[in-house]
Amino acid sequence: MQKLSREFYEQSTLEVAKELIGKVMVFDSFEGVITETEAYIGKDDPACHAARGKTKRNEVMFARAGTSYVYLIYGMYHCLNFVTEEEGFPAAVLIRGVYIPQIDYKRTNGPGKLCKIMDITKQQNGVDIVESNDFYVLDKGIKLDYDTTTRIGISQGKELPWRFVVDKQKISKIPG
DNA sequence: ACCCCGATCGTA
DNA sequence: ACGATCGGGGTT
Repeated sequence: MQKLSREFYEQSTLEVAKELIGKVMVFDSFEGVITETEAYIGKDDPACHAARGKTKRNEVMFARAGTSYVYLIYGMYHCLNFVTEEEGFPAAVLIRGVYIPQIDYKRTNGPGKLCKIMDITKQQNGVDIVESNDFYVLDKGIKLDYDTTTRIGISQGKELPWRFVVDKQKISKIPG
């Protein structure tokens, strides 16, 4: 059982997004197995928040890999990302689902839902999850098969197969 | 100052 | 299929 290193997050965003599937996200007293991710990669990705440059909201996307990026969407929900690749290159992986054994999966199978359950808010924006002792990701050796699809809820960049999701059927068989 | 839109979710 | 709800980003 090992906390993911800086080098893990510095890999290509697609690699990080795929490898995060089955990793265990820890925040406060919660531990959730990551079941769904999406990659948002640089200024050439029209769906990336940083596609039109740095703003106050997205500035943490330009920070070093292993930094959390939390933003408010639709005025109601928070979404959690982990920044990837080299510092100054705006890219991140959106966490879209986690499996928490004690909690009905229906309550953690969406990016807004999992933040609500785990009480992740903009307070957690810009946290270094490599250095933090209460917000980090562990490798517990869980291997899960996943499907690759296009991303959800975006209006541009719809064709890119940058979403990775564990089959619904297999969720209940996750150890833990 | 104003306007438009959004990496969502629950209900219908 | 649709509305809730409000911060942020672009424009005047």
